[in-house]
Amino acid sequence: MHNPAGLPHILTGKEGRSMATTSSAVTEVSIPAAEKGARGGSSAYLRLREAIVDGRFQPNERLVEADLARTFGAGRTAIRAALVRLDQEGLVERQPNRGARVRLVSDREALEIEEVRVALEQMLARHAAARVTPSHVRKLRQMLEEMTARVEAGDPLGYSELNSRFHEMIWAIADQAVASTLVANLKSQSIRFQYRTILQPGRPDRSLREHAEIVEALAARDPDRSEVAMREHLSRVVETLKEAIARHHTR
Amino acid sequence: MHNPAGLPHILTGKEGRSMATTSSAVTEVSIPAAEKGARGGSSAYLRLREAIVDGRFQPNERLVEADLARTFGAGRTAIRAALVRLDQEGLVERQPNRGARVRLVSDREALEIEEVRVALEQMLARHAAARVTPSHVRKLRQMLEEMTARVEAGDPLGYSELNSRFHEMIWAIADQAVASTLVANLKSQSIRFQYRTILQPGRPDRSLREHAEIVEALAARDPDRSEVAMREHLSRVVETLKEAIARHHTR
DNA sequence: GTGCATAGAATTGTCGACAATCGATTGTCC
DNA sequence: GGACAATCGATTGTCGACAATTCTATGCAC
Repeated sequence: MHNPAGLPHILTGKEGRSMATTSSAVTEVSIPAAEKGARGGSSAYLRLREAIVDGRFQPNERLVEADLARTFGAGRTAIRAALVRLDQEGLVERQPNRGARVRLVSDREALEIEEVRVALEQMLARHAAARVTPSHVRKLRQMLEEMTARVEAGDPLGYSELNSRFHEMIWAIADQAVASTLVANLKSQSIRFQYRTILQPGRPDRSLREHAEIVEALAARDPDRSEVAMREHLSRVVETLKEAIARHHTR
Repeated sequence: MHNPAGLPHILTGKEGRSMATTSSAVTEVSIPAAEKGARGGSSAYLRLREAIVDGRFQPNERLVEADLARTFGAGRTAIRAALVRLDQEGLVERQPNRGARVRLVSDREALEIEEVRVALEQMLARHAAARVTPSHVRKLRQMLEEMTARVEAGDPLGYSELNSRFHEMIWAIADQAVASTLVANLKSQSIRFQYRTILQPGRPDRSLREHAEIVEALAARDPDRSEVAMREHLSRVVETLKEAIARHHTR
């Protein structure tokens, strides 16, 4: 998971809130490869977070503090703080005196999250249209080509990854830290549902066309058109997700 | 999970993620002077949060753990956990080894927050239009009358409070927990800027008309119209805030 | 007076120990 | 056998103590 051409990578949690100035924040998320010996400050939080988001812990799996401390080579204090943070972030559920679990987001909540994402990315697209530069457009077109290549190569996972990058690029252009942080956090919560939309037959082709329209709209620096393009794209994602969930539920 | 005919109250996600009341008419200022016996559970977090949101701690004010522990009659452990939570929530800024401060949201960030709020409330209005009942409409109209009364009585603070209730009511109707939680959190972050928009001359009258149009649109169960009405209302709030900030900056 | 190093105070970070609580298992009575 | 109470092990919550770090102020040379 590297960063191809200095692409902005939106951070999660508090670091992303660093309201710097105008420039697109290119905050590095490099996971500190600290090992057992190194007291990695908040790295217990980062590593635990990554483990959850990557699915190395199952939803609803109990997170016993002592075990985690041993696993990550950290003290129970650090683990405890990490769990509090993750609870506030929505990735973990803590019940008093009963420990913490990986939070299971329900189908309903996944849909709600996606709807919020629509609203936020709509807004971000609008702002991006007002700030986009020719250099940005070039980069976006380039990404579009790569995505096409992935689809043609029958590589849905690679496509999905580029898809994320594409949207993150737009967030960066919009230069709205608050919205970007929120949408990034939401995404990490619902990451478990992502594959369901990508793997629908015919979806990648359609998705590509929608992305192309978004780029066109941005290139024209047209806020309304960009907003509409983004809304239509993501609304279709929501619809696809709805269908996938319905199918999954009545199988 | 939603609140049938009653007043929309605090939207509670989970007891872990619950948010304190935004600003009740009468805020509990009394800090019960430390009865050691009565451990208030997670109330250290709630009370500290309320203290910050209510402005009993100034922005950028240092939050020394030992002091807070004495003030709230809690142990340092509880305070520490509360600070971690509030940091993740965006109300507090913690720097390693350097303690915690009340986070100061810049003018720029306040605007960004408000823009996100526009996007989210737009979406919430749309969903509310699809779920609103006659009972809801009655309640909304009633609130509108009360708000009119407050404006005519020249009571901007009371109007502001009802204003919040009005929007919360719509959130409740929309029945979108994720969006509601987010917008509520954002609001508590930017609460310090709220008065700036309310106190603009002529603003209350205009605001009232905009609210009326929102109610009409909802009563008609028209999603598009409701969304537009909400967007126009909040966009104007953003504009007002922009002007207020500009004026404040060049005074 | 200014710059710089240093000592001391204040504060945060971390650990270990213990109390409090919960869940499950066992034991008892009918 | 099943409902219910007592018990035990596992886990979380909290406290106090101490180490680590930062901040403040003092002393000193120039």
